Amino acid sequence: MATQTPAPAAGLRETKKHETRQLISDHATRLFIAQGFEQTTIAEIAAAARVAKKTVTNYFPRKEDLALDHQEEFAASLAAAVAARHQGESALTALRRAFADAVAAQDPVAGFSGQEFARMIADSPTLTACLRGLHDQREHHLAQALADATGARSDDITVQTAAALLGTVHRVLFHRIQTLTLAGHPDDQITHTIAAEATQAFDLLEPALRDYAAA
Amino acid sequence: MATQTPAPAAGLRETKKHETRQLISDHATRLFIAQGFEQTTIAEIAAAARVAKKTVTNYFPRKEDLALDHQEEFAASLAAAVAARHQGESALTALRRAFADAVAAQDPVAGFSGQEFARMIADSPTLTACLRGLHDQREHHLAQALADATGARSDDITVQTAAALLGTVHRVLFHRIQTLTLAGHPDDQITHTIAAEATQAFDLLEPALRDYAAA
DNA sequence: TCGCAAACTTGCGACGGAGGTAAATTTAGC
DNA sequence: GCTAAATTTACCTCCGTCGCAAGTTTGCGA
Repeated sequence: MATQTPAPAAGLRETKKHETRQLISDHATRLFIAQGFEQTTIAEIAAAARVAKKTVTNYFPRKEDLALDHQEEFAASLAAAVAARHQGESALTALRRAFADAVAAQDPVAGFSGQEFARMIADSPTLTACLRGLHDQREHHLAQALADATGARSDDITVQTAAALLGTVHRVLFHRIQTLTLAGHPDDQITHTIAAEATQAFDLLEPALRDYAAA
Repeated sequence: MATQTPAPAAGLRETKKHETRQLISDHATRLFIAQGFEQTTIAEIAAAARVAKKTVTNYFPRKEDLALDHQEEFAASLAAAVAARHQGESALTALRRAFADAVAAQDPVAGFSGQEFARMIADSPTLTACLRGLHDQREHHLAQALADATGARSDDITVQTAAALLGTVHRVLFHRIQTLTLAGHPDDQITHTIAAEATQAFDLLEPALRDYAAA
C-alpha cells in the first residue's frame, strides 16, 4: 500500500520542486515590479522567499530568467505556426493568422504583458537586451521551420532573408503593442489599433513572399 | 618660443590620453584574439598594458567596448546613407548603393572584420548580444532618418516597419559575410558571392518600398 | 610677463553584486 | 534505515562603480 507511489500525481518531490520554483518566481516578479529589475538583488529575492541564494540561481541560472518566463514558448511560436499551416497556405499567411489570433486572445506572448511588466522591461537595459536575444532565437527557429518546409538548407540566403523579414514584422508589432501598453492604452483599444496596422505591415511582404513555403 | 603651445597638435595631455587609450585597446584585442573574449579578464589587460584596472574601465566603461570599436559609425551608417541619397533616389536604392559600395571596399563596418575577429565574436555570447544591440541602434537611427525624410513621426508604424525591413536585410547580409569569413572564404570570393545575394535580397523589398522616401 | 591658486581630469585602491564550485546537511523514495 | 537528490553553507572570481590622492590646465592678480 505504502509503496503505491505512481498514482498520486508525480510524487511529493516533484511537487515541492515546482512549488519552490513558483515561490521564488512570484517573489521575484513582485520585487522587480515594485523596485525595478536592476535595483533588486538576488539576495533580496532569496530572503523574501526564505531560501538560500544558491537555490535561486539553481532554478534560474541568469537573473533575467527570473523576469522573463515562457521563453521557450515564445522562441518556438513562429516556427510552430509555420509547421501547423493549412493545406496550400503560405508561411506568410500562416504567420498573419497566428498573429491575428494572438492579438484577438490578447496573448502575453504577442506583447500583452500588462503595463507594470512593460515598464519593468523598458526600464532595464539588461531585460531589453535579453528580449532582443529572444526575438533572434525566434527568427532562427523560424528559419529552421522554413528550411524544413521548403527542403532548402537553413543557412540558405533565401531562407534566412524570408525568416528575417517575417520575424521582423512580428517584432515590430510586438514592440508596438509594448509601446501602446506603456502609454496606458487599454488592451481592447490596442487590439483594435494593432489589427489594422498588422494588415498594413504584412501587406508589404505579400508581393515578396506571397507563395513562399506554400504547403 | 617655448610658450608657443597651440601649434603642435592639441597639447601634451590629449596626446598621452590617446596613447594610453590606444595602448590598452591594442593589448586588449591581442589578448581577446589569442585567448577569447570571455577567457580574458580586465585585470590581465591592465597588467599587460601596465596600468591600473580602473584605468581600463575608465577609458572603456564596459568590457565589450574594448572589443567592438567604431560603434557610433556603425550605428549611424544606414541613417547617413539615407540622408545622403541622391535627387529622386528612394531610401531603398540609397541603401542598396551604400551596401554595394561597402562590399566593394570590403569595409569592416559591413562585416569584413577578418577571420580571427569573427571567431572572437562568434565564440562570445556577450559580444553577439552586444552586436545585436548595435544592429538595433542602427535600425533606430534609420527610423529617425526616414522620419526626417518623409515628414512622418519616427514612431509611425510605416516608418518603423520600413526601417526594420531595410535594417534587417543589411543585418542578414552582415551575418552572411561573417559566416563566410568564419568558414575561411577569402574576402575577394565573399565580395563576389555577396553581391549576387544582396541583389536577390534587396529585390524582395522593391515592390514594397520602391518609392519610399524618394527625395 | 610672470606666478599662484582654484577647478578639473586622470589614475588608484576598495567595495557590492552576479554567477559558479565544493562539501556538508537535510529530505523524499525505496 | 539507506540511497540519492535537493538544499544549504561557505568561498571564490570577476565585472562595474564609488571615494581619494596627484597632477595639469586655467583664470586672476601683481
